[in-house]
Amino acid sequence: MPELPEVQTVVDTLAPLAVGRQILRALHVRNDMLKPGGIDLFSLLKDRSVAAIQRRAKRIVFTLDDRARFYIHLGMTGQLTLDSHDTPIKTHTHLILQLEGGRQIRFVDPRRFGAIVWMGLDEHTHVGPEPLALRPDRLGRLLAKTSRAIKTALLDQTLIAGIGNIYADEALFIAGVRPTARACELKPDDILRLNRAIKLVLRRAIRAGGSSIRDYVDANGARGSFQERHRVYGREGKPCANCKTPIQRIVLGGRSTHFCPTCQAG
DNA sequence: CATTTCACCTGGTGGC
DNA sequence: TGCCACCAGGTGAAAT
Repeated sequence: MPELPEVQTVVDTLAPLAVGRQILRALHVRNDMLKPGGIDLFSLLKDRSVAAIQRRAKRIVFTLDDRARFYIHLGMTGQLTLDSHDTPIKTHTHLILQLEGGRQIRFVDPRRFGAIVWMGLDEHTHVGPEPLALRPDRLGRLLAKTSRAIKTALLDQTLIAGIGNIYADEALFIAGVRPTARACELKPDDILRLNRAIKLVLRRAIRAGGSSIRDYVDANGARGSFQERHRVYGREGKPCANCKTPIQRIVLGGRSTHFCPTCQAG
């Protein structure tokens, strides 16, 4: 579910109310959601406070006052919310951080594709550059390295961080690039338009609070609205906003892929 | 190596 | 109503 705009929105809504607070205790820890396995999160968090909450790629990174870090990945169905201690606990709640002041950070994830990853003082495992700070020459060099379909390349987090299935399709539509085009065969002008389209769609989605297809909510439980402005994602058979041609759906790399056969000629 | 496929999970939806 | 097949924002391991 959550791609860069959704993760950014969670961070933006969580940080103001959680940063600077002490973690009184960790409750409800589901151990098979922890990586590496077997770590004692309770001890690691004991007497610590939250120094920072930031986004890197699709990760929500908590920095503690001892500089150690951990991150939460929301997978497909994860929610990270700030709730009052007396709010009923949902099923599939895998972590509760009791903060001073009576509020709790809660991690809910029915499908359990997400994770709680302890980093300690280590650096992030390798992920590509942030797309909002990416210049076209760098994007061009990254894409020149692979013969995969451009859509598949955009989903590769080691190439570019944070883009998922929705925003890959939406960016390719805005850029007028067919998802099946080989990444290494894009022309300089395609790269330029794609780079602009990626930034444009991500910024617009962040401003809209992300896309809520089904599960996604921000830290206050509020849904985003960008799903109302999707041009191709989830719109199979509906008329293209530009040319009325029915939006086509294919499967690429095992993922649903939506595009306009007319506007995205190549 | 690079690339592709598939398994990991739960739950909602739509067809019969 | 019930059952079942299919689908879903992600990712990493296994297969090719």
